[in-house]
Amino acid sequence: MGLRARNRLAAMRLVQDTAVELFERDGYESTTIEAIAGASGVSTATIYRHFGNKETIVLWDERDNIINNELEQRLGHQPPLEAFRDAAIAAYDERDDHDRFLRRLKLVYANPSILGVAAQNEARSRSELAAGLAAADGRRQPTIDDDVTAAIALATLDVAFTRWQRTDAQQGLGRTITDAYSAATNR
Amino acid sequence: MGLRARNRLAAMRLVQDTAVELFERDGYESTTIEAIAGASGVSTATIYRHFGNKETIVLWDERDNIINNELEQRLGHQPPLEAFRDAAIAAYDERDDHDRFLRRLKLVYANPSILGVAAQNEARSRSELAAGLAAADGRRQPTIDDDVTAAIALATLDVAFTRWQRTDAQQGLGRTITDAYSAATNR
DNA sequence: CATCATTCTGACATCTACTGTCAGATTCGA
DNA sequence: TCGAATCTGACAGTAGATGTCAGAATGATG
Repeated sequence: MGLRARNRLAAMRLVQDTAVELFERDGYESTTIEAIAGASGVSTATIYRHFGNKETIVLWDERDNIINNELEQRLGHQPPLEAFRDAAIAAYDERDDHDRFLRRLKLVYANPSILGVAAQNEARSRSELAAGLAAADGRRQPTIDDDVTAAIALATLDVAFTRWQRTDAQQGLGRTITDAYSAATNR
Repeated sequence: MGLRARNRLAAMRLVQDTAVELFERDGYESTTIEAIAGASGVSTATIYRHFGNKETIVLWDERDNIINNELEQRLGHQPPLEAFRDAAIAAYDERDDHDRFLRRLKLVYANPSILGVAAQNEARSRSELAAGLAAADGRRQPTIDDDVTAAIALATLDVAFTRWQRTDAQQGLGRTITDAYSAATNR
């Protein structure tokens, strides 16, 4: 990774941290991009170039690609829901910044517009996951079964995040995820 | 229902119809509220008073409360997923304007910002449904099981809508919903 | 039928998220 | 070390969304 890419990453981390601070203090809607730019010493144009929109400042996560990697290794060998559960635990429970992750999650679920963008991302993930499930079984197009499985896998993870965030992480994230998928499987 | 309420409803129908027409012809992002206001003979301020935001012009549905009524009658007597499936069929399959519903659904799934607002609504519905499931079993707070069940019920309906809309309603909506819930139950 | 309080509507002003452009600076490969 | 590619900041412009205010339509009351 060259100097340019590292500078970019450092700037994005800085902008995200200051933005989260401001959002928590003054509210999401009341905090303008200009305020974030001023507080972090980066121009508004650059913020838009890095994140694309205001919501993604909160949603952006350097570890986002990890769950896909974890999933690929498991998809052939485990039932889909178990594979997804274990991939999620590997990707989210084993991170070293649970505090920051929790603060960002709280912002997501407290602000409809952020939740909306998160849902757009989830819709993309869902069709990709359905395509992956189909491919793992040698099908070209996802069946309605693939679509439903993918939808359940993601909706269950969302329930885990919602509850973990609402209870201020009293229970471990891995445990919460496990419980949610148990509930999804036992029916 | 007084004259005032009927005028309001008629105006909302007119705005929605002209908006859908313009969105299909010129694209959602390219069509301004001002253009909709001009084409329907209603001021932009009034459009915002009626719908709140641009996305809701597409999402607004006079029948939206019906599924809740249908659900209430079933929740005690059937397993949750079956109750929700039958309520959804009653609310959506037995409507008389499938063409208009299809055109609106296509707009929803083709435009991320509309999908985002739809997801915000779905998040609200999900916590209400979870609360309803808990109440039906005499619990104050939804358990993680209630949350997961509610999430699966709504995610499955979303899969049905997605597929029905993508295949241009080749299969009946009721049939598509039934298939989706079969896939959700058989696992 | 007339009157009056309530509600609705349109016009206007304003704020801010977001996009596009352009010149200058920084980085990277040859 | 030089030139090409990329990144950054400043600026201008568009459009969605909110709030205000005066006037008009509505519907209940006497």
